[in-house]
Formats: sequence, structure tokens, C-alpha cells
Amino acid sequence: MKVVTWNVNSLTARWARVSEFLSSRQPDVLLIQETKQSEEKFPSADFAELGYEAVHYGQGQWNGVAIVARDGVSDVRRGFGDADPEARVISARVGEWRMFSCYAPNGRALDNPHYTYKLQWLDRLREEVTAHRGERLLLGGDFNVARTDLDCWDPSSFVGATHVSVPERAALEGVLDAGLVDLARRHQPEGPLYTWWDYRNGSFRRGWGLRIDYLLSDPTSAEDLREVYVDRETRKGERPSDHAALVAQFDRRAPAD
DNA sequence: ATGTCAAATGGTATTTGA
Repeated sequence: MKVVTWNVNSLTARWARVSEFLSSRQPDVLLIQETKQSEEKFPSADFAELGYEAVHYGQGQWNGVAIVARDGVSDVRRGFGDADPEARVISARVGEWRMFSCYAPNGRALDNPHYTYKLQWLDRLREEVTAHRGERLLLGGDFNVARTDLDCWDPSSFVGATHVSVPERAALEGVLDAGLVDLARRHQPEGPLYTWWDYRNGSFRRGWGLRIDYLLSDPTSAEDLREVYVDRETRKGERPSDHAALVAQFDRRAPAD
């Protein structure tokens, strides 16, 4: 079972890269963030041609999340069931899992109202995870928080910035403490594991990255983890997203009976 | 030089967001 999370920064602009990725890497599940597409524009038929069922929660210009899977996708839920107008979370049953594709708010600046919205959104996600405790869970997405200083290329240059502040990190830990394992860090306790590099400044070439994209699972499922890696090829080449795809491979479990 | 990229608007450029 290969599961991937990837913030594509516009599925319209990234279609060639995404379709090539599905064809060549053959993941079982792809969790997408920032489709930046309306429901009408989302290319369900093109995913079907590649052998995937795709479900989407989009609003058009900004945000937009999707779950793309080879096997059946059912019981789709869009948003948190509250008044949030921004399309930042979709979940569905995929096989024996409940999977989530998540796109946390950016925060913009520590004194910006969007920062408060970010903290509240992460707390709402924590509640959601708590409500599903005991189930097979897999969350993937762009959480817009570098969990520790190990996840930031230069902590000294991020003093006073978003993505590394104490409240943001506490909010992310709250999600994890609700019963999830940080799969990349479990597999590789040391090392940078960056998933995002600014388009500017030649950041990718210079290694100026952040780890802000995560795959999180319940502890039982984490026992089946075989490997996790950042697919750096997705950040290279023609018209890349500013995020790389994060890949987790699970060993198949014996069917329950 | 926050040095790029993407979407939207009403453009052959500017604003907003990341």
C-alpha cells in the first residue's frame, strides 16, 4: 500500500506532473492539496482514465483538497461540518482506512487574523482526530508548521515568523497527541526531510527548505510502515510545485477474518 | 532585489496569496 501526499499548487498548472507521477509511481492513494479548482473544473474523468477514483472539495481560486485512490472511495465528507467557507479538508473511507487530505491555513503573520484562524483550524482538526480515535486513520497534507527546529533549514532566520512559532507547534502537537504517529519522523528520527522550498532565491538548490507536509497514521497502522521518503524528483524539472511529494509504503496486512 | 509562481482582473500589467 503506497500512500502519497502532495501539495501541487494548482492542479490545473500541475496536471502534466501529476498524471506522469501517477503513471510512473503507481501509488494506491494520492492526497492532494491546493487544487485551486472549482468542482466543475476538477478532472475526475482524467483521473478515471488513469485508473483512479477521485473525490474533491474545491472552491475555485484558492485552497481545494482531493483524495485519489485506486480502490473504492466511500463515505466522503467535505469540511468539518461547520461554517468554514474555505475548502481545506476532505475525508473518505478508502479500504479499511479513513483518510484525510488536509491543507492548514498559512497564517501569513503572527499578528494577522489569519494566524488565529490557523490555530483554530488545527484545534478543530485535533477534535476530528479525537472523534475517530480507535479507527484506522491516515492523514496527509500541508500543515504549514515545521514541527521542530530540525524541520527548518535556518531557525535563526525564522525568529518572529509563522510556521515555527510556539503556538503553531503546540497546535500541531495537539493533533498528534490525539493519537497519530508522524510517519516520516518515525522512520527517520534524524535528518531534515524537507518537503517545501520557496520558489525564490534558488532555495531548492541551496537546501533552504522546511518540513511542513506530513503523513500521520494511527499507531497500529504505523507498525506496518515499511518506508517513507520525500520524492525530490517531484520538486525538479519542468514547472514543479514548490512542494515535493511525500511517500509512505505500508506492508500489506493479512486480511482480517 | 522576497530574486517565483499562479489566479484573477481587465490586462498586454497589477494585485493577492503563498
